[in-house]
Amino acid sequence: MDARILLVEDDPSIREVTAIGLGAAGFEITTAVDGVDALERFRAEPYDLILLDVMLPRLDGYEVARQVRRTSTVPIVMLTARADTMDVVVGLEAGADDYELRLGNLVIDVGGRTVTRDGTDIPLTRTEFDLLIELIRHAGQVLSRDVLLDRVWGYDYLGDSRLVDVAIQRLRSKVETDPATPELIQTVRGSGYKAVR
Amino acid sequence: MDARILLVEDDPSIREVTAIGLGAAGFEITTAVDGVDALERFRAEPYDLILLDVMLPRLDGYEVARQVRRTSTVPIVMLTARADTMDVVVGLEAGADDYELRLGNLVIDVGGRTVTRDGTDIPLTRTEFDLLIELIRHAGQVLSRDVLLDRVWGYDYLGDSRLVDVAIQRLRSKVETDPATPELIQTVRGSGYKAVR
DNA sequence: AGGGCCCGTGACAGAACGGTGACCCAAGCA
DNA sequence: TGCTTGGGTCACCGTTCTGTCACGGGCCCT
Repeated sequence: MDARILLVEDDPSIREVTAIGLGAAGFEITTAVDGVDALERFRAEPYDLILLDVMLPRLDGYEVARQVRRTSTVPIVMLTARADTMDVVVGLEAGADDYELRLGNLVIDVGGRTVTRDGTDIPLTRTEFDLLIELIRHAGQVLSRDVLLDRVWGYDYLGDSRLVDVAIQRLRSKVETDPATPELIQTVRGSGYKAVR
Repeated sequence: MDARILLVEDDPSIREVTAIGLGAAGFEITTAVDGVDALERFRAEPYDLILLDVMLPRLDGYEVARQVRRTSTVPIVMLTARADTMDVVVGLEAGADDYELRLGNLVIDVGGRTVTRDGTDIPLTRTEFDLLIELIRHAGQVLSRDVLLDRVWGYDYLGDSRLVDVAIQRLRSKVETDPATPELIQTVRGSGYKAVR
């Protein structure tokens, strides 16, 4: 289980010493010399940990971290050189809910509970949002009304399962470009609903 | 030559992700969930490095660092919030807590526990300040009333979660330019509150 | 082609939710 | 001791949400 580490450090001597040290300790090290280089390497293949200098040419460490966070929750450790030691390090949050889903031209920020299309916000109520998330999490799969009632409204919910239809309709009216011909959330007659994959 | 690391973080998702990442990177990780827990573990056995969240229940990161410093020169590293909200973060050498957060036109000096707008001081009470920090640490993310009660009031707090609403209102009345139309701290109906990103 | 079932949709009323002012107790302080 | 401040609780109210119903159109099967 070799951990793959991306080391981003512009100072050649620090970079080499650290790389050699970590390499000898059994890690698989890739090095990048500046922020742009780091992003390119990160996009090219996955890493288990990023060691990131704050002061970097072209793109500083904070900006690199910000861009990495758009698509990944990989642990990032920020390194800041100090006069005497290297003991200043800043860990960055890798919040579990800090990610975005996609459905067609919609972007869903799960943690922030927002939905946007082309950058403009589409306000949804809590039920609508939860329903949308449930559909997207199982995109391509048909979810029956009973299953949706279970998962969105709670397992103990007793009521008219037509409620789901109404909720779907309300969701579509906000989310579909043309609610009359839904493209994102499809009805599967006799079975339920599904989000397109 | 495994480095022993004490990771102190109350947020379970951050704690686990970081622990797994660093564990995979070959470090020996011990975790603590709050300040008191951290001091107990530190007194029990030695560590080579302490990763310390600033905002902690029971005893905040600064106080933990201060107490550790009485008996040890172990490197202490402060963990902060998200990459995308972080302005300046400074590691703690010997109690030099001087970093600032930002929210709209507010500047928050975490160490000094002051909030200023355009250079003028906005006095906040302790609860208001802690609440503000917690929201800013997760800017853009919706925090439920329960989570806020956990993190701001302490996880053992049992009480009316409407308390959060009142605290938010009091905070807004001091911090928002127009409290009637909040721009910095938004209500997400049915879910909770969030600070704008 | 006809009938039955399924689903979309508009309307409505009750429920849920959150903002807010008020009250009061406890802690801190002079 | 008496005053001040912070903060937890409560009640009220306007707004928003949402569960239900009824109607009608369309799809499928025979």
